[in-house]
Amino acid sequence: MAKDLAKQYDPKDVEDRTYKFWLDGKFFHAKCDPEKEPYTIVIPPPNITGQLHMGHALDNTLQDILIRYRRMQGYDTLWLPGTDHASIATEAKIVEAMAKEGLTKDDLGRDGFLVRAWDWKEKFGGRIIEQLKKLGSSCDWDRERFTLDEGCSRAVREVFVRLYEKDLIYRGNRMVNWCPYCQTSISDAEVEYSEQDGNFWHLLYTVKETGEQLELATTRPETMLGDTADAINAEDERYAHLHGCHVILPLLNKEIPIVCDEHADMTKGTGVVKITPAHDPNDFEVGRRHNLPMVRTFTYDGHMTGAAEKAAYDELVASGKAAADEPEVLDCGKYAGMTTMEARKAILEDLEAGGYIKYIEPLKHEVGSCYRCHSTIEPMVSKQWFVRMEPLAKPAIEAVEKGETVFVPERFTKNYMNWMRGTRDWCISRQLWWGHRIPAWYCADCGATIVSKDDIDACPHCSSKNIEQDSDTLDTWFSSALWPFSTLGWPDETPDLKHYYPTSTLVTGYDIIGFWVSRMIFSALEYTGQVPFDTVLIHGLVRDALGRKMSKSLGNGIDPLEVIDQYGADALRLTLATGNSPGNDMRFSDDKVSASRNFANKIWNAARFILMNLGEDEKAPHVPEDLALEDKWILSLFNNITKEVTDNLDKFELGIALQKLYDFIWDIFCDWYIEISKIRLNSGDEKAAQTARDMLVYIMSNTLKLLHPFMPFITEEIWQTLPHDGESIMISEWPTYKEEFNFSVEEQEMGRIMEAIRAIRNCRAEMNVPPSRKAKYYIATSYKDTFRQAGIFMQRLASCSEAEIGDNFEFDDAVCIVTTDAKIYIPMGDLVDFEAEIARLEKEKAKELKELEFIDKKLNNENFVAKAPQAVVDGQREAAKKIRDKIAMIDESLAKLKK
RNA sequence: GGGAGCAUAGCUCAGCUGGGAGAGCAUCUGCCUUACAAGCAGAGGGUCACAGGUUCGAGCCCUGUUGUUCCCACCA
Repeated sequence: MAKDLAKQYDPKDVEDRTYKFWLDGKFFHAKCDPEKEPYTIVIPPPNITGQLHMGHALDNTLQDILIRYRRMQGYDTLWLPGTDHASIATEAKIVEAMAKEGLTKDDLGRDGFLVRAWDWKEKFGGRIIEQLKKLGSSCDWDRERFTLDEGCSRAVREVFVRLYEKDLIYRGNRMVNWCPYCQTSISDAEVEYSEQDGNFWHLLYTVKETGEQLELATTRPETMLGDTADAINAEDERYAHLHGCHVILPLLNKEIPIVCDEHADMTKGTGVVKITPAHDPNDFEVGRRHNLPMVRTFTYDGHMTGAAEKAAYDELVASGKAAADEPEVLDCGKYAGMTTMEARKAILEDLEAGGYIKYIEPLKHEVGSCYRCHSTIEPMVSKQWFVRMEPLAKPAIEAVEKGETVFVPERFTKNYMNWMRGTRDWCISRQLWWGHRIPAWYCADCGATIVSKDDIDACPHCSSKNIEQDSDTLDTWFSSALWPFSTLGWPDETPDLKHYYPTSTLVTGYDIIGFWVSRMIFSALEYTGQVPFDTVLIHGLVRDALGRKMSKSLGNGIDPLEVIDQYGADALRLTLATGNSPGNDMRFSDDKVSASRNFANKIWNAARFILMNLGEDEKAPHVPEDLALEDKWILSLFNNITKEVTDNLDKFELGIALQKLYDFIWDIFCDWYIEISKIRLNSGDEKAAQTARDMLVYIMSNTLKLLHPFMPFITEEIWQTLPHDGESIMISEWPTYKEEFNFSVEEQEMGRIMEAIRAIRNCRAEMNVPPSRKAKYYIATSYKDTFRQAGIFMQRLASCSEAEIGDNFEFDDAVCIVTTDAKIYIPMGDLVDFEAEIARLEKEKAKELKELEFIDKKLNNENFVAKAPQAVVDGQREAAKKIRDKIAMIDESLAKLKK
């Protein structure tokens, strides 16, 4: 920053240069100093497929504010960055890119595919990191991690093996959410439900024993080929005579039993429900309770099973390797090979033709879809790995109940608890290639399953070399769940882990509590015996100006990088950090960023003004001797702001802290203090001018420190240009409250002066007197010293040509401006006529009377006087007295004007 | 079906443990006052969704109602 500054702040000229300066200075690097108290944040790792979006910008702005704040406070801060391999999302993108070249996964094979995947990672993994740097993120880039790197992978295997050995991981044929497009299972948390129009088909099945027509309803008729029972409620008298009977399944002409099960709800529909254990989560449970066969009729890519699938199943059974819970497979005959939707249509036609459809009832219902590709999810029985949740959830619930980890805002605790309490076993295997391959091997000879941390090449039981590793990979969240400690070196007791773990604050959006936060908490408790962080700061979504979610399909996303390009990173950060409270969604608009940019410019110009006035050899910021009234006043206000901002930051009230700084800088420092300082700067009194310069530098430079976590670039740039001690503002000392800067008397005095100046400005504006028309003011007051000072200020701030101070003045024709502590007369000839002045005073009086009436009402209320705190009552009495005095003064003036 | 959030100035939102409402933007008026017109000085604009309750006192606490958004849940 040269001393000859441009009138407008240009972030482009500053940001990249400043960021490089920080990197070169290694200011972001955590020293792991055991003498100092640590403060740690691990970044929510963005996907390597990702582009920085507004959500990231918000998330990382908040983290950077916290980290920079604590760093300045002297903590040994570590902000650990990294990226997530994002198995399903990345794999989908790579497959998509391959498709453009006419390639499929099978063309490349697993190894070939992984080569491509790592190329992808190399190419795009760094992109989002570069974008985070543009934001100003002060991460320790020397410690950057990746969920699939060696250390994280080792942690994943360690955890898998430990859980398996404790029987907290098991493998089995269970109901999972199956995405036919991604061709993989996904967890419950990855299913999104949305309401869709559908039908309720009421079907008629014939009861074998009685010949009657049993009515039941279904929303998914295509599953009927896999029905292995119908259920009724044992209590249901309508069907008491059917216990033990059978129905003939239409189309297949297959006899299936009627079972009694609590799942059949008498109050719903006809009280009869068809049971398809292989393709419906409820029916799966019913099937287990009644030992019903499971018949699979869908292929894993969303078609009806046929001869080939049936043959594969038969072969498996013949080989004796079929698991006990292996579902049967049906050759769907004429329906084989159809998609499930085609099959629905064909089956309905056939049912209709056979007279099995009683009627069709339109219905809205919730349909699950894949959160990545939005295909409709088919519930399927499938052989997968699961984590047993109940034993893990319990300590995780208790830890949060005990407050070992707290959510900010607090209400999200409930969200977390709901998720933890309701969770079912977690399906962790994915039929994907990009990810941590499951460390389980199957021996073809003895049939053993071996789970091992290290790769094996022979079966430890029978020494057979005929073994094969499970081809599946783990859910991406399995590795993310370990992120707070795997990144610090766990399972090794590294110095980093010892010093920085448990981490301090996790910053993330509420949409990810179930996916990630909860899983980190139970994982950390299980493996490290400690909660992973003591505070979870939750933020909301960034929406567009109309309140809509930003999304690719809507095309309403705003690119943070474009905003940075246009307005600067500080303006973007300010916009994201201000005007909203934790956990609430916010709207993003150009207007807001431009207001933020204006604030940056305001600071810039304040700095420009100060620099203009500085000499060649100014000393580093310090509080000079011989403080004037205004110096003590600004020092006192700055002192208060320091305390408040610090308190707010400690309570994660970032928006409030920022608002206070904004007001202080703009309304107090710029609009009052700088204006007043011009008096001394131009006075010719060199000693007074030097005091003013010292104060300007001191307040500016310390205010910049308070603002630095929010607006790192501009604060660094200006701080460096002003006289300063130290290398960088980002490692300078955070200001603290100082008792000796508490000047409450001067604050009061300035209050009197400011009230008078505002009243004069107000009056002149109301009467349309241009500022250029200066006038002599006569000030009657009992605070003569104060108003002698005020008179000097008024010459600059209130178009005063000259001020005379006295106890009393007699004017027949003067405007009289009444404040709490003074009457200011301005000879009328200079300004207005009688009528206008009388009207103005009457209006003023009416206002005061209304105010007085309200206060008196309170004071006349015995209960108020008796029960309200003494301080409140005294305050009201004081206020009433001031108003009475003021009214008396107004009356006096009115009397003179009217006589 | 369960849970949560939101409802405050024309718009977007703040408002901490209750002591009669604030900001930014927009509008209107007057100013190029030698840091800043991306600025300065003023002004207007609000039965704080509705109805009850607790309290000396409620935007804030309690109950209910309405509207709205989101999360969770197996509704066949």
